[in-house]
Amino acid sequence: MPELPEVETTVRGLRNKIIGRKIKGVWTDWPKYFKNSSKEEFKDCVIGEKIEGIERKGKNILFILSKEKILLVHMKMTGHFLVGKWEERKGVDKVYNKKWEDEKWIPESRTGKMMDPKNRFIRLIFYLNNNQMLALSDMRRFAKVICGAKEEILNSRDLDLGVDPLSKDFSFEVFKNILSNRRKRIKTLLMDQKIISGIGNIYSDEVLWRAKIHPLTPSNEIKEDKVRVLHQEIINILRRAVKLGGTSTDDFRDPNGIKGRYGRELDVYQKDGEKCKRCGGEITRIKIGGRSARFCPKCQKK
DNA sequence: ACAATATCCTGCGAGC
DNA sequence: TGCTCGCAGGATATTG
Repeated sequence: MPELPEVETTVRGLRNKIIGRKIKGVWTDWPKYFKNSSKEEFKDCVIGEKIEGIERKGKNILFILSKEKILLVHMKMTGHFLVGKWEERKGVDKVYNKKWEDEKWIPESRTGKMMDPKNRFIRLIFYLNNNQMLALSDMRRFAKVICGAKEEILNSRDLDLGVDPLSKDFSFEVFKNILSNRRKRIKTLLMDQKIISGIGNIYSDEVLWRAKIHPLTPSNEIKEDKVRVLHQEIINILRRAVKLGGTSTDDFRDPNGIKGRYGRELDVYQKDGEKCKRCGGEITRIKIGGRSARFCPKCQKK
């Protein structure tokens, strides 16, 4: 489930590999990715353009293209990018070895021959010059892929996002104001991209556990000392997770196909039934707005 | 202003 | 063995 650390890991990995490359072709078996355009319109937008930069905005990836265009990708839940040269990556290579113009050709990786089964679900491929390819593996087909003029994309609702928790703007004062001006449940607030951008289910559970805050607490009822701890833990945990290449409890892989290593440092996420490392209480799962929240009822009181 | 629910999808594991 | 069912959750739309 790509959240800020996973998206940041992806962006950093991609920067090293495909900046300066030119998009020569596109293959997909799921044109629904291109929300507001047809496959042909999408191809017209990206083919021939050079990738001049790669940036992260919240959980979105922005490929800055030549001719003042931007390719925006949101990996949603199961998406991850893989980059390879055909010599290095079986399965994907075969596609390149075949004729990539052939839309009907099915990547061999989808037959499960690749080493890592989680890299199996390749639905979209960008063919670059230099014999490289950028592939999107996305089991559940939730990803969003949009190409458009720079101004149009930057001003679109997709990028109407709150403060980035790893930016300088995320000061204690700013955070305190965000919490005190609403009475939304803290767990929901942390995951609201229009308020703070980048935190999802995994890291919201983790930061609340560290700060000993019950996930259902209205944000304006949290005492200042806990707000301070929460603010610091958001920064600490996200930085640490970025450093370790994110969390791969399931699908996520970096552009080399490598798993993130933050999973071994998780304290509550997916630990239902286990003992709390801090107080020995039982980690419990509740539903908040249809989403699972894990916490320790003994040391995370309202 | 806030909360809940359905929707989009598919693999996986549990239970029968 | 093979079926059904619930679960996973990022974001948005809709309804309360």
